[in-house]
Amino acid sequence: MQLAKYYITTPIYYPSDRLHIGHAYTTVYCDAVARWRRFCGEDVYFVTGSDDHGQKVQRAAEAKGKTPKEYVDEIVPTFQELWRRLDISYDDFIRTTEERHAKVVQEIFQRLYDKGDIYKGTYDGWYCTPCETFWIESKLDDGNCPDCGRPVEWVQEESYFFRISKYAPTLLKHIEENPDFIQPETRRNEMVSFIKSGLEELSVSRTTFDWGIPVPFDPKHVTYVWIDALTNYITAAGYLQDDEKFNHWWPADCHVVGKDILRFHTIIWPSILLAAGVPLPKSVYGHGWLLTDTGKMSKSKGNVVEPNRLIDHFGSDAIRYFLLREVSYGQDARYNTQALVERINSDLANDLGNSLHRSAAMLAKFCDSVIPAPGADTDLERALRELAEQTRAAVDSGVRSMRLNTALADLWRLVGAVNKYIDEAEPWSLAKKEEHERLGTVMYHVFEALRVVGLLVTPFLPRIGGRILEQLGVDASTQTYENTGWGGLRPGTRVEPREPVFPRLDVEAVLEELESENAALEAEGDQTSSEADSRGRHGEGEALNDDGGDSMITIDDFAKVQLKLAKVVAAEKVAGADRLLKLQVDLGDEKRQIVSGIAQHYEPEALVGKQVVVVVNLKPVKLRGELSEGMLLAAVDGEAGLGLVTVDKDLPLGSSVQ
RNA sequence: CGCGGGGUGGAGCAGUCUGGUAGCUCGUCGGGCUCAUAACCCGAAGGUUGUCGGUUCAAAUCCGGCCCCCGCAACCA
Repeated sequence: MQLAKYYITTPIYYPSDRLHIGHAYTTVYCDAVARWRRFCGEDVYFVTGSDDHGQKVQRAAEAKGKTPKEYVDEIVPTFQELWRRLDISYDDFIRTTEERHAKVVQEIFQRLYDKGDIYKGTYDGWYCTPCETFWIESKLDDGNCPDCGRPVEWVQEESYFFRISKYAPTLLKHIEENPDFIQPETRRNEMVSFIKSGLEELSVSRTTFDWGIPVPFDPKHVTYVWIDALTNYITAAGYLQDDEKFNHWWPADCHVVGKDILRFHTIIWPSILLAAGVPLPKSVYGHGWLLTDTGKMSKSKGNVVEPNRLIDHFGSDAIRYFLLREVSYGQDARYNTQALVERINSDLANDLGNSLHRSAAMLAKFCDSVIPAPGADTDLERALRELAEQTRAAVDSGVRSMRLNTALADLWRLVGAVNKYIDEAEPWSLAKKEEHERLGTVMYHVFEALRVVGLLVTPFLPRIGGRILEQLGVDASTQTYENTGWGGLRPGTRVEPREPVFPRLDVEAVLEELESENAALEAEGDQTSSEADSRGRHGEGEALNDDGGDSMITIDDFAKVQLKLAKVVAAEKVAGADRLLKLQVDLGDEKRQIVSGIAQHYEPEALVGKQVVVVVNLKPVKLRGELSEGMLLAAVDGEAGLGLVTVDKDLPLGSSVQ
């Protein structure tokens, strides 16, 4: 029998920046779809990768005194490490620096040139040299770069252009005839109107940098991102390398992308393929974004959410669940840590984890941990069974229509139904009354429903799902969609009680811990980087810490931090926080409140009267509801503890520290 | 008039295409249960669906005006 094949891709990510929770969302999303399709017995090819070339990478490498190749060879493994931690089951990881890819890029470029679809011209525009960015006129801020405020200059550069406008009519027709080509529908409309407004010919080469794939017939040019990066999708499928492989996988079934790069994937990419005579992908899905409480994540806002820290705290399944559950089809979603913790507490700990935990406890007490044989059904059993059947279909349909959040919502209805069934059937009463047959029926149904839940949840949450199935004795060979039909559980199976599959978290404690960490990271960022605001936050030092070469600051940078001598006049613990102390400090001419994460190192009374060094021009923040207008300096060591910075002589309060 | 998305009980969202007295999750309050991770189950309170007007027997839903928020504008998922 011919298996259905399914080729799904993430974008290839750019190594000049750290990956944030949004990249993690795209990748987790694809992973869940890929795992689900495999679960259904389909032949799946799931590809992600990295976009290694380009000026920003070249520039970043130079700043560190490395070659671009050395630089990307250090960064890309951090991508792979993140995906490993998130249990991303990709089949191939493609890098644009690989030999197999250069061949494809050059072939496509040559072919388009030979057809006359690529021609030499001049590229010009307003350019900000420090930022290395072209800006369109309307975006300029009074003639200056909107990012850095410095003046831009008009530059011209020889460039090859792709006649993209030639393919607009064909592309429009394709979009019209294939309603699923661009999803969701609102995005399709947006793309259609963009095409109709007229496409400018596309610059596809650069001479201002050389970190890229040379244009085959004009080596002073390198190919620019479009042909270089987008073609990864056919390279990974075996184009020009293995015809059999390529014919099997291509066209791709779905390119999953963020809405910001949907245009490149639905207009530029298909046009290149049309010109090259390669079939178009079947669909492109543009998902929404994760926004923080302060809006879109961006380096300049300093609100980038770093996935590694979240995994450290909550584990990969929790992050996967939150991402997949919170983001609606095609819509943006909001990220904040409190919502994350509440969501995983409620759904993973209270509903899912607890249903198994309580059931296993009852089975041990009432049935010696052995699944009994079911007796006669009642309406309760029939309703549970019917819901289970509906749920497997609903989850499948949700995944196939790219609505993973509703798929999970549907699945959790079944989890809720198990808890409700237990309450209504009251196995503890049946045990007390020694109604063994009825008890057997109830316990069987509970565990059969949990088996179905465990199977269905595994593609989304491989770790938790795996532990559930292991506890239920469901071996790997039966972990298929087919086996989610009712009745697969064999009476006689032993199910022992175990640790809950997901612990309930203390919301307050977790948030407090994260806040303290943030404060520490901010302090560290302020001290070690002249551009702390523009840098992504990073969690663990290890491989992610690349603040090597460019971390020297000038005296002017240092002068931005205003330090003054102060005396602690009062100190008390912050209610509900283990680590925070609320201090009143005297700066000579003013008094301030400072909240500091030192409660585990100092008793409040021991601090009163102490002279301390305070950062006075730090932006005030609220920590656990208390305003903090500054920060104390302290020496910190993870093991040895923490010591406040003080002075060895009595000087007037408010003296500048420099 | 650049393009697009959004404004629905305290919070986050669904419902709008195919009009028919508003639904889900969390939170709050009350009750139940005792197998369980202070969990689970039941019930209740709470909304004139941004605003003004129109169509209609009937509008969150269709039409028009206005206000507010957000994103995009050629390499930020």
